[in-house]
Amino acid sequence: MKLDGIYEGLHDGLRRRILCLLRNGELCVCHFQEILGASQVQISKHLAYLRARALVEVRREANWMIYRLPDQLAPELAAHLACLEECVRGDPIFRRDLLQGRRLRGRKARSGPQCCTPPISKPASTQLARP
Amino acid sequence: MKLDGIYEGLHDGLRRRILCLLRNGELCVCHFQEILGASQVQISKHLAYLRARALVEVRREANWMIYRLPDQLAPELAAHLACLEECVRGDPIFRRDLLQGRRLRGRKARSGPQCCTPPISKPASTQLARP
DNA sequence: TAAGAATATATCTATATCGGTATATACAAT
DNA sequence: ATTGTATATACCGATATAGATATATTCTTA
Repeated sequence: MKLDGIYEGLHDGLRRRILCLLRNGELCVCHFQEILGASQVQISKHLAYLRARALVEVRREANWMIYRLPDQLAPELAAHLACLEECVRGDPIFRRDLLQGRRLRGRKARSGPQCCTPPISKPASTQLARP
Repeated sequence: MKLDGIYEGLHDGLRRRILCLLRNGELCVCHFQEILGASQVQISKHLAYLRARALVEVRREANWMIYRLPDQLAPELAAHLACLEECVRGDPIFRRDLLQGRRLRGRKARSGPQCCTPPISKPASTQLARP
């Protein structure tokens, strides 16, 4: 594995949070949106960036794209992810990310094939009626 | 210490070679030029980049600027440098760098206050006489 | 087949980075 | 004071990156 790709991947804070989250298990794009509070495009592009460097892998599950760390985790990548996690262990942001990740994974496991809960953005009440 | 700065520093191959070299002891700019085979400006700018992020420190010795890792090495930086070295242990480029670094440090120790040997670029023979 | 949901990509803009050339700075030696 | 040596900085152009908006793709469901 190329070191360049690893450091390029780790060069951005959002991507570091994504990779740390993935260390605890796979997640889909909407999960990342919810946990990281970032836009769909932003998440999708960072994931594409990581994919292009073989730092993550994907599979499709119905409408959802489920991301995970590579099945054959290169030792260099494993080492750097471990190092990163070691360094952010005390960081409240990363701690919160992990908690939320655990929560969402649990929720998905319970709700069956449904991946994401009804969109958090909308109040789930009414369509906004416009003249 | 900011993780951003660390990953910015490690984002470039030359800078990685510089940092690995410094793990074995201090070096001056001309040494880096000789070992890495890069231009003065290139080296100087990469070192400025590392300095701006507190990844290296400098002291002046006559005409020479001697670079070293920070006296108080932040644990995050130490961890990442160890991780990097672990990953490049087998890389012939890095191996050669370390050997050359050791050689140049020895040469300096022997030659006293003189830092660098007479410029390798010039044949040390004649000035080129031009009409 | 049409509509909707989840995700990806295209395009644009602003900014950072990298390397090069030219020039400035700081010190040493004469 | 002048010259030389080692290093740093200014400026320029090419390329990469990050975010935003708009649009395309892919699958599901009615």
